[in-house]
Amino acid sequence: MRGKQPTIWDIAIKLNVSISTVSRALRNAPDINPETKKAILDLAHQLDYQPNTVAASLRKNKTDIIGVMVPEFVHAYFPNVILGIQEVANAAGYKVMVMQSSESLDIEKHNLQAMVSSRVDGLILAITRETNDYDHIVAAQRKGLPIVFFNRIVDELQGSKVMVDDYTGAFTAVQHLIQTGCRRIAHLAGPENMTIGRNRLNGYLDALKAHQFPLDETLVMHCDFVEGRARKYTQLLLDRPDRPDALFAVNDPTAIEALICIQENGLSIPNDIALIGFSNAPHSTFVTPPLTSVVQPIHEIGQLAAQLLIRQITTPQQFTPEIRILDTTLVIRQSTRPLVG
Amino acid sequence: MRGKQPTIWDIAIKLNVSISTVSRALRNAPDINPETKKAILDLAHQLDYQPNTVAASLRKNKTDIIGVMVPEFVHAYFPNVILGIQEVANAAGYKVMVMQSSESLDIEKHNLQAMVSSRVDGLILAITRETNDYDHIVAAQRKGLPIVFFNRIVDELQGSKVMVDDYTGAFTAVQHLIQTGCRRIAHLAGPENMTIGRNRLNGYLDALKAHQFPLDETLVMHCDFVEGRARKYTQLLLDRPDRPDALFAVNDPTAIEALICIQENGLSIPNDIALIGFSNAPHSTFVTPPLTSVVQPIHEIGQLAAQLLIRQITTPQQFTPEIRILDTTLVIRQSTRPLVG
DNA sequence: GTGAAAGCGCTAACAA
DNA sequence: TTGTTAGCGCTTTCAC
Repeated sequence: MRGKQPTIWDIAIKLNVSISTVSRALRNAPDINPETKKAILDLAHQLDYQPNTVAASLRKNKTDIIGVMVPEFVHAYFPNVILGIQEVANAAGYKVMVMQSSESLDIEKHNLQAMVSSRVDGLILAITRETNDYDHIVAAQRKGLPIVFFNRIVDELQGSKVMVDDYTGAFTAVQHLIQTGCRRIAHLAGPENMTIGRNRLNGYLDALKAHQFPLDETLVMHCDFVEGRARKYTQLLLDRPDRPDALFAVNDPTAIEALICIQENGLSIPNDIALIGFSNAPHSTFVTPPLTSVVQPIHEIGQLAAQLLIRQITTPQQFTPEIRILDTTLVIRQSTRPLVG
Repeated sequence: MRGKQPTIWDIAIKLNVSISTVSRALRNAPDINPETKKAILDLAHQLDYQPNTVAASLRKNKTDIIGVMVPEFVHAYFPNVILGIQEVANAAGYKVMVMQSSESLDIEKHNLQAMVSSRVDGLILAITRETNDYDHIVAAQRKGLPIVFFNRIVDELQGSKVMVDDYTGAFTAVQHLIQTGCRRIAHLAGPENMTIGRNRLNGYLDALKAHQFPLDETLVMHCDFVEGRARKYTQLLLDRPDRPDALFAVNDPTAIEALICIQENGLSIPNDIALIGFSNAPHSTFVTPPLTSVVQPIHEIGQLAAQLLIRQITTPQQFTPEIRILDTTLVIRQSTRPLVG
């Protein structure tokens, strides 16, 4: 920002006090004469003085900025998490710096460096679907950067993690499909190196097993969050002679691709094919038919992640990584068949 | 971030050179011995040295951060604009700091102060629907903060602005409704203090006039981007004995609220009521029926705003405010009736 | 209750 | 080609 802005020095000169006095007044430190303080605050206001946080950050070795990096924020999930983060962060006096990696490992690395260089006090991170090498993240952590992970979680990384009970959510969803009469249930799956993908897959598999369904591995399609893949794979499934009668999708964007594909094939949801998503992006309510989905407390994920991070920032000595697992609920809408009986 | 990180001083000591030499090497300044440079870069890499941009910012009086403040980013429009901003900004070596005002003037003021205090080099801003007092913005501009406005634009503010041709977009949309046989066309309007609301309203009015339709002011409902209001007002319209046979909505979220309301009333789109939105949020494609909408080049809006801002930051002396108006296109889907003939 | 002074890590004259 | 030095604006001891 060009143009000189007033500094504590300007205020000090005009009031014939020292800069330390001005600083004290501005930070409302205890030891200061109320009158001096008032005069300083008045002048500061009159000059429209805004403290230079860059200078303060340098001096204090603390920026009061929380970094957030997500793979994308075009779908509703991540923006909503960020909303929760901002609430808690702002209330605690932190600013939030948001970056997106666009599902690219290179951009993720680059952004992470930028975050470190900017000396953010901590980072809330959901890695990209490409990230299978974690050196850059471990390096940042070794430098003392506190990181809280969410959504895209891998076992290899240490640190606090906020997740939802993917396994149970998936299990319940698939069980619901079974209970509503579906007999060939396919899974549009996520990446298997992430717990989110693995746990949802396991929930799917175990629900089938629990109901003595035969395991058909060709019904598991790894869409891996890649845009367009769900549509292609759904088509493959529909073209099979032994077409499935239900799809359980790893998340709502995946489910919606499947939905479009199914309808383009002239098939009816849920009669020909039932469909369940995972995530509760708000628009799952107004696709037609409205999507049955495993709902997660998105907002709360953000709040909790911010709380864990701030705790780690402020009291690093007593920090131990925390894994928090939030509950999901199955919200039944019209993309699945009615329960009989 | 806790824990000491290596500084140029550490490198200088180890290599027995001065800190300015190290600084030169790191910034690859011209006047430096290639061997010295190599040694420095090697050591820097080995130590995983990350420059402290806080210190550099303080010294250079430039943060290389572009601030972005939007009213919300839960709907797809703003995230997509931000995507365009980030592309251009990152390519030019800027980081992007995103904040949202949550449609609250107080938060907007607070965030703006935070941006100023953080000494962002410039700001890309869409104000809240509540913002009808611009002192805080003018004050920031007077301090020398370059601001580019988009989407939520008011005449009272000076500065570069990126907008779309709202008037023509609206005119074309309403004309299309007329040409497809609609006779009573209502408008779910935006705030009238914003050009976006006013121009779309004017396009609507002039299209009616151009086709010799009588003006019925009670068909203009000011939804003003307030969540839930479109739904309520649509219901009011539907309850009228002289129910409209078409709705032109100021944007897609508004249109989608109307769509839900219409369907809840058991009416069919487009036969009973035709519907046009404005914006092309991606989900307008997969509501049922897919929404006819005035499409704007969202991505380009962000890119252009970033370009204008960066130009203003880098060459302030030759800056004059630029108003850029981008074209829209009417994308016809199934929420309007087919053209006859 | 107030002031003097050091220094956070870096850049950029200026000098050598 | 390299080093010395001042200083960006602030916080924070330490002394008075």
